[in-house]
Amino acid sequence: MKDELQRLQELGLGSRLNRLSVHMMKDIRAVYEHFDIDFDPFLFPIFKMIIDAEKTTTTAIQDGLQYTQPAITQGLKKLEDKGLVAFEMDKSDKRKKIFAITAKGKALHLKMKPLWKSMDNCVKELTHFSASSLTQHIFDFEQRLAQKSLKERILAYHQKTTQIAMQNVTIENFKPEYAKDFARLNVEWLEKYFEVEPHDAELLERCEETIINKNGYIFCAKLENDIVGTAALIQMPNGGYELGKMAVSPKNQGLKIGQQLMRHCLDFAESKNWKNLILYSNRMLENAIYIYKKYGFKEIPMEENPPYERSNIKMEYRFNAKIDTGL
Amino acid sequence: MKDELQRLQELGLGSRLNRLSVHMMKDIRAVYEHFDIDFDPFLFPIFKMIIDAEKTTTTAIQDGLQYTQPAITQGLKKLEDKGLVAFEMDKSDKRKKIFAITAKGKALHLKMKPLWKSMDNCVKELTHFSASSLTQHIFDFEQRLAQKSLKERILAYHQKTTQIAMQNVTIENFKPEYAKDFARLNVEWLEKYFEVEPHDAELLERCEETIINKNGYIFCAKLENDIVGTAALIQMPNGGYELGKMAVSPKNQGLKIGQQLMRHCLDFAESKNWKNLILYSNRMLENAIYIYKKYGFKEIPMEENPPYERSNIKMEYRFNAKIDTGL
DNA sequence: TAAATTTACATAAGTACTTATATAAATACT
DNA sequence: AGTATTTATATAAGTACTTATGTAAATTTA
Repeated sequence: MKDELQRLQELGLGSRLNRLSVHMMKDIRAVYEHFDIDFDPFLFPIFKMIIDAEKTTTTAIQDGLQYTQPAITQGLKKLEDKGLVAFEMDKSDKRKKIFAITAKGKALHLKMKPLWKSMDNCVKELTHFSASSLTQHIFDFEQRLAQKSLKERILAYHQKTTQIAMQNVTIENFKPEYAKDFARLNVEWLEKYFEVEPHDAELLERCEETIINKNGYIFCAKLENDIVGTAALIQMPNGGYELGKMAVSPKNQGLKIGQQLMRHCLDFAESKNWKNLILYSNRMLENAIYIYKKYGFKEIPMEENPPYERSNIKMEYRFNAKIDTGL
Repeated sequence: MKDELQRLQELGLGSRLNRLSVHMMKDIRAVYEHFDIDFDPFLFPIFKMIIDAEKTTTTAIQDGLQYTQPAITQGLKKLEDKGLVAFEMDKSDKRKKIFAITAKGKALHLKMKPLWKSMDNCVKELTHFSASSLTQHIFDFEQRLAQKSLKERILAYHQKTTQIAMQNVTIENFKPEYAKDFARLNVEWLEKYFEVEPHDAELLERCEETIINKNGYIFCAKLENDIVGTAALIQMPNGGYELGKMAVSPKNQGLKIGQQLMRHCLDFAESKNWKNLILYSNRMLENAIYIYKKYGFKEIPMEENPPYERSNIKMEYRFNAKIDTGL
């Protein structure tokens, strides 16, 4: 059946723009769902504006987006309910609400950022061609989307780009010049979830002394000359090894760097014929624990005095009872 | 304040298309209101499809427009409530509703058709330029609409085109070769509002005999070699004159042809030093009566036996008490 | 030929906006 | 300084769609 809105040409343009908009939004929502990201694409413009402005008000967003004020107020309410943004009243003008992103919002932003980049580039690829009229442009765009859905295109594009980045990640053995990066990434990670004391950085920078020289190993994930992830195998008093100091730069999330480091450590430990590996973590870090379990770590009872205050879960990987899901 | 949706480029495209769509719809609604046309632009695609298909079903419209079935069902209900379309159940498939345009719908269509033409051409003028990406096209379109609103542009465009057409309308005195057109237009008009008998056409074609030869006058509005309107001044038994046989081709509505004929007849009567003009009409024809009043006709009591069965109002224009609104 | 599926349309409820209106604080006016 | 206006935000209700679901007729399948 031929498309009547296309046949109506310029007269149906209003309806057609709306239809295309709804179509795109639906596919973008499906992309978020595919990546288990709980984010409403309709809230994107408001969310992005708050991120970019750092601090802003309802009216400023309204001015920027050219929607009505109730639309912005309602959108902000939804973002607030989701815990992604928060506000405080302006000190000098008590009518104004100053909105800013929350920690949860920042985390979600970091997760979505590479996906947004892919979406933007994918849609650019789809819409950057020359045409002699707006309807012609829309027609061609619609045709392309009919051939292969926007969702499929974005997923394919994103997978391709992240795979290229993933392939450029290499795991390197420790070198003295990596000490600063090792400290930086671990402090960054600690700061995100726990209280960190100023001397922690200094202590981590002396890792050669505290880890390597005590029969330990440090591995670093390198992406285009940048150190973007770390992991360490640290000898415990009983002679066994603990997997720890796992940290990945938030800017390079989504590239499975943590999993590459994990795989490398397991392979290394196996090559040494160690019979097991221990790790300490915190139940709050659900995602991390999910990954540990996926790689075959099993929870075991915690000792009376754990080596880290912040840890409340102990896990073990047994090489004789190895479970490799292949993931 | 700069437009943030524009700054977001391809990522904000979904939201932006929607915003543009809403903007256009609002202006188009305002254009209809300006012309006192009671029509919802959201219903345009459905209405147009029924007109073009003549007879069609919910599902066929849904297929053509690519909206959901409830959207079409709801739209059809609105058109039905407005009396613009009607349906009957399919004889062979009792689930199907066959929709078609009503007389009221046809009349509205005739009224809107030239406006649609103007809208289409105006939007074409606005959107037919070359651009290297969809966002670029939308950006330029938005810029143009910001400079001068779509409503203003459509109104200006429509006025310009109708004025050009109006200026090409000339009022001519009767010639024998106009007799057929005179009959055609009057029969067409009669058919639209009243029951017409087959011999009426023949009687009207003999207008030279029935009107001209009895001291009457016939004027014809000519547009590009087509006769598109008629009016006659017919001598009554008492020697006075009646203004009648006013008919304008439905295809050329909106060009104020009727008003040009009216003006011509009034000027002609005045030049003859007649003291008044009479006309008979029907209260049902509200628009016509509004025009008569605007030109200065006043209702007077109806005689016992009016010359036309269908007339239920008699009006008089008095030249000594002339009221000319200049319209 | 009866049962299962599909088709055509109806209806209810949700959503992402809109318009209209309200309220309190800030600012402008006299 | 007191009053009127403007600004910043909130809230209610409407709209043009959506999704989800229901019903009856037609068609396919067993």
